[in-house]
This record gives sequence, structure tokens and C-alpha cells, in this order.
Amino acid sequence: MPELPEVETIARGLRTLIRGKRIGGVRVAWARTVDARSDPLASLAGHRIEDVGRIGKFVAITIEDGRTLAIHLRMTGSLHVEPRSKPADRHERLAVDFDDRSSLKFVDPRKFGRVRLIEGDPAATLAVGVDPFDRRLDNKAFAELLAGRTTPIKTWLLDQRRLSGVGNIYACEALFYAGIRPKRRAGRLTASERISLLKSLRSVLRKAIKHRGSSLNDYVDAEGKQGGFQKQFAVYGRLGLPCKQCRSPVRRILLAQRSTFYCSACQR
DNA sequence: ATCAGCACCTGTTGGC
DNA sequence: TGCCAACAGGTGCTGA
Repeated sequence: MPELPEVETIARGLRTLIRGKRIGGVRVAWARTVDARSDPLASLAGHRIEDVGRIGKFVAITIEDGRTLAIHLRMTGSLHVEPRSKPADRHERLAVDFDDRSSLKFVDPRKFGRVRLIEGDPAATLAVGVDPFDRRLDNKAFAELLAGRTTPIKTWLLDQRRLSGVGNIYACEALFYAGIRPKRRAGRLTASERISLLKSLRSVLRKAIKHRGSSLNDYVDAEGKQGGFQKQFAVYGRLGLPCKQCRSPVRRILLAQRSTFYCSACQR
């Protein structure tokens, strides 16, 4: 599913498409798409969309009354703005209908995605950690987050409660550019490794946003366009192919049940 | 605290 | 062509 760059791309596109629209109602085709802790979606009727942003990997739709509609696309979710009358995709799970006869349609083949209407501070409610681009995340703050952690750094990067937005692809890519093996204990990185990792994270995420994210199979943004960053992966999905820096074959291991790619020569 | 294992779901791909 | 296993951008739960 989308990671930070894909969610950012989706949110930016969606912002121009639905800002200011007034909600008429919500239709739910797959009940479990609505998070059990969500406020009732029917209460959205009559309210306008104020803005669209991103909180970690959530698309955050701000409502004029201060509430937030948080959407997590998980593995295969996508969002589309179309005329309500257009026939529903086979995998459409939920639709927000606007009073101009357009709809925001949530399509999700695997049904993992979730939608949740929140009152109050959404970041707190969603329990997401600091964003990689948050200015408050300097080298000192990053070091404090990592201190004492014994879990592998790659696994640590995927934990959304500490740092939010990084997923499997960009964790692998950032560790490659930082020259750090995925299995290294998070709390055992040296100061220069931490600095390098934070820099690599930001640079790879920024580049991916520039390319509108990465499309493996089904990812498309709010305009239906694919991303282009998958062409630039250094290690992700490149098992056995030569490392782009040293030509030795890229390896694959499992960490926390997730495929993890790295170069054993470039990463120590 | 942390991890393995499994659950949630459907679709695609590759081997035989 | 068919069947089956493995795998996929994510997270949450349970039990050890």
C-alpha cells in the first residue's frame, strides 16, 4: 500500500479536487471499512470539506466543523473523485457523495483499508509518531527516539508509533543509502549513522514525492496516475540483481515477516 | 518490550 | 490450460 510519498501525492491531488465541496451523504458497501471507533459517518451530511492533508500514512480530510475524516489505504486502497452516476468499481467499499453530484470513492480490493471520523486532535487519536519532515525531528530528537531500542533498525522504522510514514520500500531504500544493515539494533547505531539515516530517509522520501510515489501493481493517485519512483529503487525488489553501487547481488531476508532487501557489501 | 505467528482479504505471478 | 504456492505498499492481536 501507499507509504508516505504515495499518501502525500494522493492528498495533494485530492485537495484540489474536493476542497470546498459540501457532503450530501456517505454510502458504505463493505461495513468493516468503517473503523469500529469511528464517529457516525452519517453526521457528515451538510458539512463542507475544508482541506486535505496527510498524517503519517493517513489521508486526513478536514471538515469545516473541525472534525477529521482519516483514511488509511493499507495495501491496496485508492481514492477517486468521479461523477456519482459512474458505475461502481467492483472493489468500491465506500463513497462520500457531494452536493454537486460528484463522489469521493474508496476502492480497495483487499478490504484492509479503514476510514475513521474523528473529533479533536487526529494525530493524538491515531497515535502516530513524529513525521520524518517535522522540523522538530532533529538529530538529537532522532537519537532520543532510538535510544535503548533493541529491535532491528528496519523493523523500528516500520513502527508507526515512533516515526510515522515509512513503510517497507522506503525503509529498505533509506538504509541502503545510509549504508546500514537492516538487522542492526536500533539503539546501537553510531551518531554518524543516525545522522546519515535521517538524511537518507528525508532525501529518498523527497525524491519519491517528486516522482509522485512508487507504483508496484495497483497504486494510483487521486487523479488515477501511477507513480514513477519504482524505476529508481536501489535495492527494493531487486533480489539477485547487481547493487547499483558495487555490483554485488542484492540479498533478501525476512524481518518481522517482511521482505527486506539490502547489499551486504555496501551496508554494514 | 519484543517477537513470531497468524489474521484480515484478494489478486497476480511463476513453477510444475 | 489448470492447480497450487508464494507473495504483495500494512497493521493489530495473542501468546510466549
